[in-house]
Parts: sequence; C-alpha cells; structure tokens
Amino acid sequence: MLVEQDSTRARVIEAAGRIFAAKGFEAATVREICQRGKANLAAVNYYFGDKRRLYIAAVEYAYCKRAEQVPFPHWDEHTPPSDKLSDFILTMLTRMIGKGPPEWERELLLREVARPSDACQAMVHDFIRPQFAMLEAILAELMPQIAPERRRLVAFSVIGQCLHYRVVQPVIEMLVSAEEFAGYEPKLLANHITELTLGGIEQIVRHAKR
Amino acid sequence: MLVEQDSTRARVIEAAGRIFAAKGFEAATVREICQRGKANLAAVNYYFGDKRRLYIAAVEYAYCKRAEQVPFPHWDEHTPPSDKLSDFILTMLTRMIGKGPPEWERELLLREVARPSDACQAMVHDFIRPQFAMLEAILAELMPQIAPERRRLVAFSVIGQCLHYRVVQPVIEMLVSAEEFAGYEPKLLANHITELTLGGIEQIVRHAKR
DNA sequence: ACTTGATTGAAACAATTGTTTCAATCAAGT
DNA sequence: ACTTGATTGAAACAATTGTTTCAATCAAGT
Repeated sequence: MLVEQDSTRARVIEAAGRIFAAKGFEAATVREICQRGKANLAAVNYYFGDKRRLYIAAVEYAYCKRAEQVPFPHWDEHTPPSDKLSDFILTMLTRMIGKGPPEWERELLLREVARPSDACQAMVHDFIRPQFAMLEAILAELMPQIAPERRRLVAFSVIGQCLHYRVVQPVIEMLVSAEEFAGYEPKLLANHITELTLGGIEQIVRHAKR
Repeated sequence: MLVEQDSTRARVIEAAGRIFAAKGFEAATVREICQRGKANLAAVNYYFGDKRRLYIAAVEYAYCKRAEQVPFPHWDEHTPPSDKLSDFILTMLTRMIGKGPPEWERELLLREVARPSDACQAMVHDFIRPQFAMLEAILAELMPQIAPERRRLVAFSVIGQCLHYRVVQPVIEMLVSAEEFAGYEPKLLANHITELTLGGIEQIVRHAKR
C-alpha cells in the first residue's frame, strides 16, 4: 500500500496515526485528525469511507513503515545461532523501543497487540507472524533437542522481555531513577536480555538431558 | 477503602470496573455503567462527583481486591532465595493471568500500567512498588555480587516474562494452537520462567566473575 | 406521627460526536 | 476555451455524551 508523500490522503493517515496512538480509537475525533492533517472534515469520508477504515489504514501504514525502517540483518550460513538471537533481540528492541520520531508508529502497534481491532489480523499475518517464525527457527538451532512447545515458551520469554520496556514504560519510569532510565538503550537492553536468555537456554538443555 | 456489599455505591464501582476494563475510560459511558449497576444516572454524580473520580475509585478497588485475593506466601529465614523467586513468579502470574472471575480487575490494572491516568500514582505506591521491592530483595540474595542496576534489569526480565502472557494475550492466541494456549496455566508458566531466569542469573554471575 | 437528611428517579442541558450533503474549486485532457 | 471528473469547503444532521437540577421517596431518630 503505497502512500504518496504530501497528498491529502497521506497527511490524514499521518495525523490519524498520531492521534489514534495518543488517545485510542474512541477518544480520537475526526475533527482533530483533519485539522492536524490540514484537510477538510469530509476527507475522511471521501478517502476512507469512515473513521474505522481510516484507523485500519493507519495501523497498516505503521507496521509497514516500522519493518522498512528497521530491517533484520542478513545472516550467512556460518552465523552461529547465538549471534542470530542477539541480532534478533536488538532488532526487535529497536523496532519497538528505539528512540527517535515518529514515536506514534510504535505506540499504535502496541495498542493493537494489546487491544486488537479489525486491523490486528492483517498485522499479525504480515508483521508479527514472520518475526515469530524467525525466532522459532533460531531457537530450533539453539535447542534442537527441546520440544517445540517448550521452545515457544522461550520465544515468548524473549518477546516478553523486549516488549516490556515499552508496554509498561510509564511505570518503569516511576520505579527507577531518571538517569538509570535514560540509560535503557536498545544496545544495553539487548545485551542483557541475550545473556539472560542464553543462560536460561543452557539451563533448560542441561535439565532436559537428565 | 471499604466498600459495602450491596449498596448502590458498591454496585456502581463493580459495574464501572467491568465496563472501564472492557472499553477504556473514554468509550465507557456513565449511562451504561449505571444501567448495569442498577442505579440511577445521578448516582455517579452523587457518590463520586464525576466520571473521572469514579474511574479512580474502580482502579483502587481492583488492586486492593487483587492483592487481597492472591497474597504472597510467608517465608521463614531458611527458605532458599531460588524458592522465593519461584513463589514470587507464581504469585505474580496468578495475580495477573490466573483464571476465574472477576476478570475485569486484571484487565483494568493492565490498562492502568500501560496508559497511566490519575489513578496510577496511588497504584504504583500501594501495589506495584512493594512487589518490585520484594523482587529486588530476592535478587539481592541470589546475586549479591552484581550491581543493583543490573539486578533491576533482571527484575524487569522477570516481570516482563510474566506480564507478557496477559498484555499481548490476543496475539499469543493467534500464534499458538488453541490446545497449546489452553495449557498456559500459572503453574506451568511459572516453572518455565523460574528455570529460564535462574539459568540466566547463573550465566550473569559466571560472566561477572571473570 | 413527625422531622430530617440521605438517596433516588426522571427530565433537561449544553456540548460534542461521526457522517452526509452539495455547491465551489481545481487539474488535466481535448 | 471547454469539458469532465476528482477534490475540497462549509454547513447541517441526528445521535450521544457527561453533567445538573429538583421533586419524589426512603430510612432512621425522636
């Protein structure tokens, strides 16, 4: 779904994304969106039909942009799986908590995974499921002797650790000092999560061997 | 904050909690809440002043109830810290994803940590911070030689793994089969998370020794 | 029985919402 | 220059919202 750079349509999607991300679907008003997008109130009806389909378009735009801006690295066949895991975690963290505008894309995606709407199914299919499959493949290399169901629990442990920093970000800011929170950059967090997870995998493999 | 069993006030808080949890603050309407609580529309104004203060009362009610229904176990001084960690994780999971009605209490708390409102500060102070401090204390026993900042990252890894199953529950249901998802009970997840985390801690301690 | 204050019921309010309408304007092809 | 279809602007719409008002009712103390 290509969106031209400065058309009314593009400006409305941008504005809608920002406002939906900040306030949620219900609390966002079509008037505010159009005002911010420098478009007339009728533009929503004209380009998208109604508010609901505008929301869906904004979500789709957000995850397309996010995947495009932060691509996964390319691995050759000699890359050890632990490096792949490390790369995966850093990419995931960068996609979800990496600083820099536009902030709203990550916000909107988070809303959508926590409270799915009509936009969620396409997002899972196009954006989330491929990432999850990639993580499953890495874990299959790292712990081939472990049952797939258990490996999926490990996958959720990885994803949970990564998303946590954005999902409950407001509370984290209340629990640690401002300086400490300022140091929570993707690189640092990725190192921590990778180390903890690899240690955990070793433990699980060791335990299964007995 | 005691709430009598079947007063109008109690029925309104209950109904408000359910509806705020399901729809969020903005989308919930005072009319629907009063209808469900078998109260007149004026009851909100009469007992709480306005919708906002009704919301705050519902959040407070929710975390008080949750803490009361799922208390932490009592440990004597000989309990090994790894057992404490295991208990902590199981309690946290039971509080946040344990099945059984009323479901709305957990829903509402989750909304509040992700999108804080005026109700958040009291919730962090009375409900979250004590839990976090408890987890920090357990980790201090498990890895005393590690810096507190690093231990807090481990704490967030634990919390992240636990919350994840509720935060993005809808997406998890789309990623694994129905039978597999049905097996995600607190006991099973707690065992997994405890094992992975303890393995991770060992790794971190080992790595720091060099 | 009476009084008093708390609670409830029904109605009205001003404001805001998403959507629709239709004339005015624009841009491009001939 | 003219035509045509896309786009925009302004206004109106019906519906819904949180809040307020005030008379009716209730419960308890005397």
